[in-house]
Amino acid sequence: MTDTSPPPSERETLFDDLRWRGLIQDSTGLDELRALLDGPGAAFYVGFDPTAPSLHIGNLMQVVTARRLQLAGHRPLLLVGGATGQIGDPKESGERVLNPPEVVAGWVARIREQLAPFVSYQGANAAQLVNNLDWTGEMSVVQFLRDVGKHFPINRMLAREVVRARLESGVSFTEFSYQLLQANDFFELHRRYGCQLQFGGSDQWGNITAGVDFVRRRGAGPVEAFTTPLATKSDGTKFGKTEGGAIWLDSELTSPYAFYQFWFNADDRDVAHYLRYFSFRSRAELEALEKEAAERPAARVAQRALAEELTTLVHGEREMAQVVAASQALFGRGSLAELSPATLRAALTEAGLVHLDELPDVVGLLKESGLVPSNKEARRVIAEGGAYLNNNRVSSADAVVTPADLLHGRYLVLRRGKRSFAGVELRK
RNA sequence: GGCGGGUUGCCCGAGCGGCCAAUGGGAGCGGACUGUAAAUCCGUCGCGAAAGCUUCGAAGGUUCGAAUCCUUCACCCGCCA
Repeated sequence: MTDTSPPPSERETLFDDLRWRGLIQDSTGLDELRALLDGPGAAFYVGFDPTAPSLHIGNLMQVVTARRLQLAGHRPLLLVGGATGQIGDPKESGERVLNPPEVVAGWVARIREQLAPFVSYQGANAAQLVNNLDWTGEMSVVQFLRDVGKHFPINRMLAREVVRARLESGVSFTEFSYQLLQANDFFELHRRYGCQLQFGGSDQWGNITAGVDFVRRRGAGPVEAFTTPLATKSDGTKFGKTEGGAIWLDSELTSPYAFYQFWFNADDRDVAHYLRYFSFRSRAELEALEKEAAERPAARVAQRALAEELTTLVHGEREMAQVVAASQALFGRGSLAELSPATLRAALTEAGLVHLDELPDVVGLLKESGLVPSNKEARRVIAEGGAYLNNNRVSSADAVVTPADLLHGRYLVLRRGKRSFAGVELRK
């Protein structure tokens, strides 16, 4: 990415920084936004609907942006949608299945916990975690229809892109009404906490502007809003998805090792964008990194910086160090046998270690380790020459594994293809 | 309410009584090349070691034999009221 604008001044404003990073896609007006962002601390909000037990990296851009605004002096109101999460934002593919309220409540609790470390609760711009169930749950139908519904012209709601797409296939009143709830959230946050700004992913623009309008119609405001772009991949596939599915922030769902590897494997063409979106490094540092990456892509400095910074941010310094060590151990040029038992064990634990009481054959090992879903797949991978035991290619499905193959008397390193590792530890 | 068309493997989409586990494309996976990249090329791609088993919206039926024919049901899409 080339930028012909003059070099950054000593102190770049938040607005300019966000723009340089490419984080502002839509806005209620750049001048108004600049005034707000570069002015004294303002309360702002960003919402997360509990549709799963964890946030994923699709949400990370929002989380990181909230942190960015707080570091610049603004006050974050991080909203977890205990109410909206029970309704469901209409999506083009079709009507959602409602999740039971207890399940949503459980997810709310987990996501609150997950969001907590990304912002600070100290000082004048201390962050606050809020839940829209607090003001939506108790509202009566009559009150909702009078105070909220009255301000929404159906014709405009119907004109919305997702709604239009769903008009043929059908959309329930429940999902159709989602927008009113989110709009009301903005109003309530404005009223209760003086919230002046909302941002979200670009797919939320419709809901966000509905909120801006609603606040105005209720005689409050003015309030501003902007959206961040959707992170994309140059090869056209969906950002944030891997063979195993989404990349979650919860270490139980996506191991820190897998999280690190995801970023480390970012396409050369994308890594500069990702750094701008997600990194807290200064513009000067990022530009230096981009330059280096462009000159010597094979060194992967940008990918490494990105992976290390984000793994530290999400999983902490200790995990990051372990994950990096594990990656070096597994991908390093040295022999696996030279690794100390502790290093090997730690590396395999990061990559995914299973414990077995008996030594199965190669096919069984691949399957037990989780590298392949079925015996048949294991055989296929072996036949294709993509299976490795202790970094040596497995020649055939009949290859015999003996106790002599065990590293330090108990470990086996399995690999599928170029970069999928797993470990097996034999219990004595 | 009437008439017509549709529902196929992760997605798109051929097949229209046996040669169909089902053409083709995409995604995925493996290999070569590389840099744990991209692009490209090659291979692979329901489950099972195999015999075989389970798939073509659902349930029945016809037939030696059905994704392909018949009946009912569900959903979708057109046209007419």
